[in-house]
Amino acid sequence: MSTQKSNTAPISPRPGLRLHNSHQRTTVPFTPDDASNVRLYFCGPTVYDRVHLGNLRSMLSADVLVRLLKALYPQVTYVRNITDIDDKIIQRARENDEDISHLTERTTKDFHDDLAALNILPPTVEPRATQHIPDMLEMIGRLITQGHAYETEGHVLFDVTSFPSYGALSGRSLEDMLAGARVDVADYKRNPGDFVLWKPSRNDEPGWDSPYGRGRPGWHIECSAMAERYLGESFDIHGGGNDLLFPHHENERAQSLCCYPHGHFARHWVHTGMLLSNGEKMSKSLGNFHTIHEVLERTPAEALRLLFLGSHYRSTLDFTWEKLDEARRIMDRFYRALEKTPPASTDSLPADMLEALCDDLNTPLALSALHRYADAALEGQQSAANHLWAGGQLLGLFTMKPADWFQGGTDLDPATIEALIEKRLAARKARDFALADQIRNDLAEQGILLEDGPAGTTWRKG
RNA sequence: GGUCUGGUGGCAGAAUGGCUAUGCAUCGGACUGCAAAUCCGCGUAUGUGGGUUCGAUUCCCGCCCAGACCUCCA
Repeated sequence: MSTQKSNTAPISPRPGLRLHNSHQRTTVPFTPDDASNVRLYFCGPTVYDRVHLGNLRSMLSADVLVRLLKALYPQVTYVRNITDIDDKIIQRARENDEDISHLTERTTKDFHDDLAALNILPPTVEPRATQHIPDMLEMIGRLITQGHAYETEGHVLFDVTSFPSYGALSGRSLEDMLAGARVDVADYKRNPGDFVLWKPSRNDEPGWDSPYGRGRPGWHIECSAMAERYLGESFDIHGGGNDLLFPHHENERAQSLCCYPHGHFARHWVHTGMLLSNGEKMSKSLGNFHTIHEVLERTPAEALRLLFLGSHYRSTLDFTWEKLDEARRIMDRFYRALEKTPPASTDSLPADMLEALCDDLNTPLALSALHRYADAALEGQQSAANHLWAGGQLLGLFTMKPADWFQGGTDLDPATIEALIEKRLAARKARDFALADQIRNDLAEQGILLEDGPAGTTWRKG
């Protein structure tokens, strides 16, 4: 049995979580407003198309963070929105000749399926923008009343000069932005940096009645409104891909702090690094993206998960199929270790892994510990197998039984394979190695690998 | 052009003011009829030029290179 009896109790001493705060640009100790309920918000997808691997990476980074927080704190409230009103959605629906709600429902379902395949935990609340239009209008009204927003030509715009610390989050000054302005400045804006809170809708565009006419919200206001609705004026962590830092998060922060001056909005900002494909940012607009669906057709989901865990969440990661294959081989080894020494206790969370994750989610370092446990588990050490299992669970790995990992979902019927193994065994006994090897090669061509061990011949998917 | 991040062995990827993880691949060996799997063994790699220091990959400055943001983007 495990030697870690103490791990069945709350971990003590509990390591302190240190987390990089992109607002301060340093890694700092994380202290929640309310240690009995950690509250965080992550920006979810705009549902007009399948999410790609880059989108997935930030969702996965959030998942690791949430899993860790759940291990450290009694309660975690995790809000991740769905943006289901947006000009890209309108445009795509038009291109597809598809009803907007059909497009968003369909894409949202795909999104959920993809995340579930990756064993990404669902958020506590998953609000949709279209269900919070009144909340947004209320915020917009307050911003106008308080002099932070103005109405012009059917638009409501946020006045960035009304918020002295505008730019502080993303580390840029208004002057710099004005100096290097590459934005086409609409002539109804007072300042080039002013951004839309509400915009008018034509008759053929979706819209809601408002004091400013029939229209729809700008992009940023939804997150401010939904974060306030579910997490309050102040909460602990706000995150997303680092391409959201500006303008999206900067604008959210401006809106929220101006609307609720007594709150602090998000204390801690977490931004994930970009995923590259062929050395360039994977993005829908560049067209160099791979969908999750596409990847899962050729690799088990856990290999993809491991690939992402193998690099730090803040670093850029260049996706290649070779890395995916490598990740799959590593998973093979982990599952082989679990098969050799089945875990007997599931609560032996290894302290070194917890420590690594508490150091700004150092998943590569945590994985190196996992390798050590796998080595020892292959030697038959029970406590190592327990640690391997528990540590993998913390990272969202090992959702399968080893037998299913190695033998699940084959084209060939297992009984057929067993019969061929018997036939080959007979050939070997007769020292007819040519026939034995031919059987083995034929199976290999069908993706079935044979392994002769002391206890007999076993098979697995190749 | 402005802002920022980063450049570690063949590849991926941690860490650190002095002893440089881990994995994959390669190579050699054990095991095997041969393989596969497993095990053992093998690699001084920190872009570049200065500076600080007894000592720098780690701190500071310049340069080169790469990527991100400045426009929708996770």
